[in-house]
Amino acid sequence: MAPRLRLRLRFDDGAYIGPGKADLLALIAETGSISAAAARMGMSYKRAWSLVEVLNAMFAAPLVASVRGGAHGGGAHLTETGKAVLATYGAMQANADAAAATDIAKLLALRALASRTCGSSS
Amino acid sequence: MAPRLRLRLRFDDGAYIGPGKADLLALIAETGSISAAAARMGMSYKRAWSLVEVLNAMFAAPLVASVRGGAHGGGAHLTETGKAVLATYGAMQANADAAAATDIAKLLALRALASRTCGSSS
DNA sequence: CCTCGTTATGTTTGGCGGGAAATAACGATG
DNA sequence: CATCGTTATTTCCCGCCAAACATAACGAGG
Repeated sequence: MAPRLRLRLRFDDGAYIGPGKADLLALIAETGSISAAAARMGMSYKRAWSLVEVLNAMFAAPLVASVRGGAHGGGAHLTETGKAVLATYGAMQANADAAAATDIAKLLALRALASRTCGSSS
Repeated sequence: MAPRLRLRLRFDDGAYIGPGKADLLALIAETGSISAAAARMGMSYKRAWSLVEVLNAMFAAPLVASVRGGAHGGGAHLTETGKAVLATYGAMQANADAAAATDIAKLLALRALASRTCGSSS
C-alpha cells in the first residue's frame, strides 16, 4: 500500500521539507534531469525548478547541482548534501512510520467500522 | 520549541487527517464550541464547520456532536469516537516524533552548517 | 556556426479555496 | 412568545497559487 503517513518537517524560520520535495529529489537523482523529474511527477518544469531553488536555499549547501548547455543540453544531479538530505528524510519517514504503526492501525480501525454498516447495528 | 514534525495521515480513499484537524478537535473539546475553537485558531467559523463536517464523514461515527439552540445557544463536544481519534493522533505524533528525533537532528545539522561555515567535510 | 535539449526566468491568466457577510434554524429560559 | 447565542447554510468576492506560454542563455558536437 502506498506510504500513508506523510511527514512535513518545519524549521523554525518557516521553511519546510515534505513528501513533494523529497520525491522530487529522488527523481532528480534517478533521472539526472529536472525536466524529466518534473514530467515524472506530473508537474510543470517551472514548479519543479522553483522547488529546487527553495531546496538549495534552505540548507547549508545546495542540494541540486545543475549544468546548463552541453552535449545533451545539460542536466542536474544531487550534491553530497542533497544525497544526505534525501537519505535522512527517507530514514526519518521509515522510522516514524514504524513507530506510528500501531496508532495508524487504531485510526484505521476507527474508520473501518463505517464499511461494515451492513446489517449489524452497534 | 514548537512541534516541528507535522504528520498527515492519508487514507486510501484520499481522505486525510493532519495537524489542523487535530488541533481543531482539541480546541472543540476544550471550549465546547465550534465558533470558540475557530476563533482560537484564527479561522472563520465556516472553515471550522466544514472541517468538522469532513471529520464527521470520514470515520465510522461522527467525531463531533453539536447541539443547536438551547440555554446558551448550543455547543459542540467530542463523541467517544472523537476522543479516541484525538488521543490516538496525539499518541501517533508523539511516537513518530520520538522515533524521528535523531534524523531530525541530522537534518537540522545539515542546515546549521550555513551558520557555521565549517570546513570539515565528512 | 548551427542545432539541439536542457536549464533559467519572466509574464499572463484562470481556477478555486477561503474569508466576509448575511440569513435561517433552533430551543431553553424567563 | 420574545430573547439570545450558537449551530447551520448560502452567496458573493477577492487574492493567491500554479499552470501555461514565451523566451533567453548555454555549451558540446556535428
